[in-house]
Amino acid sequence: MDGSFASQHGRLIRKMENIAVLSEPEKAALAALPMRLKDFAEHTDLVHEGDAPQECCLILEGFICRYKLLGQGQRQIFSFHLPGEITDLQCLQLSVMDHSVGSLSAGRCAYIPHAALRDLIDRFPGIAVAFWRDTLIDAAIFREWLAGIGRRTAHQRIAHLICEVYTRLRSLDLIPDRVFDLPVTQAELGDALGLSTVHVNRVLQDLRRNGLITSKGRRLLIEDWPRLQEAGDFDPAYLHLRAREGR
Amino acid sequence: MDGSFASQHGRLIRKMENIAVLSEPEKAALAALPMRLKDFAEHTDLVHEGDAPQECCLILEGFICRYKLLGQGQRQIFSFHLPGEITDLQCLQLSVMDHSVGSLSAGRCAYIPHAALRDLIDRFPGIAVAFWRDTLIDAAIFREWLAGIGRRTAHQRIAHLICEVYTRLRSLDLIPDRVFDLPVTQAELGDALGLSTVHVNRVLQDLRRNGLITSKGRRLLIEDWPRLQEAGDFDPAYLHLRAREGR
DNA sequence: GACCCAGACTAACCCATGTTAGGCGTGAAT
DNA sequence: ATTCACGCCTAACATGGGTTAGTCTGGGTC
Repeated sequence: MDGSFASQHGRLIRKMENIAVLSEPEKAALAALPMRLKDFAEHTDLVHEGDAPQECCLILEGFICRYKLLGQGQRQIFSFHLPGEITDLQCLQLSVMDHSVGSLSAGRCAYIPHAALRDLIDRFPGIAVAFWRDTLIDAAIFREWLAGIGRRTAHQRIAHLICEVYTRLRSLDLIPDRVFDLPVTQAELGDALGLSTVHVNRVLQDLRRNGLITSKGRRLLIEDWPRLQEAGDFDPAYLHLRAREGR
Repeated sequence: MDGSFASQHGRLIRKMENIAVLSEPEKAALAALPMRLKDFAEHTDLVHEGDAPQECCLILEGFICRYKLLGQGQRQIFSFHLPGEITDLQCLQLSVMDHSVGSLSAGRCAYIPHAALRDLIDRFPGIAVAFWRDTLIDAAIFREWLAGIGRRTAHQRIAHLICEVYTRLRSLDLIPDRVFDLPVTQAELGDALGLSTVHVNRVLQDLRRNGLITSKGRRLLIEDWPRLQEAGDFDPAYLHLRAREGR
């Protein structure tokens, strides 16, 4: 991994390069963004439903989710977010948050003032397009989850989610081959997949029993990637990753 | 209803005014967009998964959905679209469609060349922002559906969907108070809500029995809007409609 | 080293929803 | 008129996954 990508701006640039081709001035402008760093503990809200934040939240370390609490106290998790991603770009254009952003693990984020981002997209239309693209990919992921929760079995959903997180982590150069940490409890997996904790547990054990994955604690090892993809009906097209040379 | 809004460009402008405040030059530019009109029959695909279209599709009349077919032949419908809406703005930035767009009823649409739209958003940043906003609202609706399919009961889901479509039709001035046509079979409702046709039928009958709605054919009459909202756990905040004066 | 707690895991039971299979009514096509 | 197709509706039965109510384990803390 290139050392420069370990910096806070580097992570962002690495992520943006998955989405669009960046010119040198564009990279320089991204690298010059003002950032207010903040560490967060696990299970903390970074943005609340109903807020109208004046900053966007870039993740540097840790595992984040977007979620909403429903009328009867149930929770639905909409997406997981990884280092390098901005969780709430949307509030540049939709001022009031219709959902919350919370941490699953401890970590660190950088708050970037809306004013700085607006200035950036005014000066660099290419970056505006990349941001728009990023929110469109978010939407594509929502659609895929919708298809999963609506029409896939619990086994397919869980296998699919593992495939997705693994693929995205790989695309950000954050993990080595086949092994990664999924700092998420089984209850949280259930909230993401529309399942009960008990059933998540049952299914995970099935996947292990069938030799698709192994796990110790939160460390997950993919034993059989082709069969896991097949079990999850996983096709990464919806992630719209730019094909990268030399992989 | 203002007569000019019945024209193809009028419908689009009416929709855009739900999303953003438009200046007169912006309205004029929208009104000057080139459009290729096309009538479509019911249950026809307007855009196919895997295509890389060179035009966007504006609906003028009829009821449209976005959907995807999954591995085992099941279908998931992601959203319904109403006259005035552009179904595939996203393909301006994500060239390959990761899902299909199909008609539920017969109707008419207008194809607008990407080149014309790109030129428009280059010249009018306000329109670019409005388009971005529109796709963000799409995403908000996906999230709400995700919450519904993941965590709400069949009764809540169906009531919620009726509330949503009704609210959106009203916001576009397309229907009078309390009555509207929902040109969707029960099987299609099931595909949208992650339910079987049989169960959709059961639940609809419950809603009628409990006096929340009545229906003759596809015409739906809302008998008790407050109770229907409550039954569907419906809060329209996620639609991000601009509050409009004089309603 | 005793205590606590969160989270993984288990077991028994149950229900919301799915599946299968068919009937009925209406409108379009022949 | 007859047929066909499609969509609404019903009934009987099956099951995936939910609910409840735990036990067990390992890591942190006093």
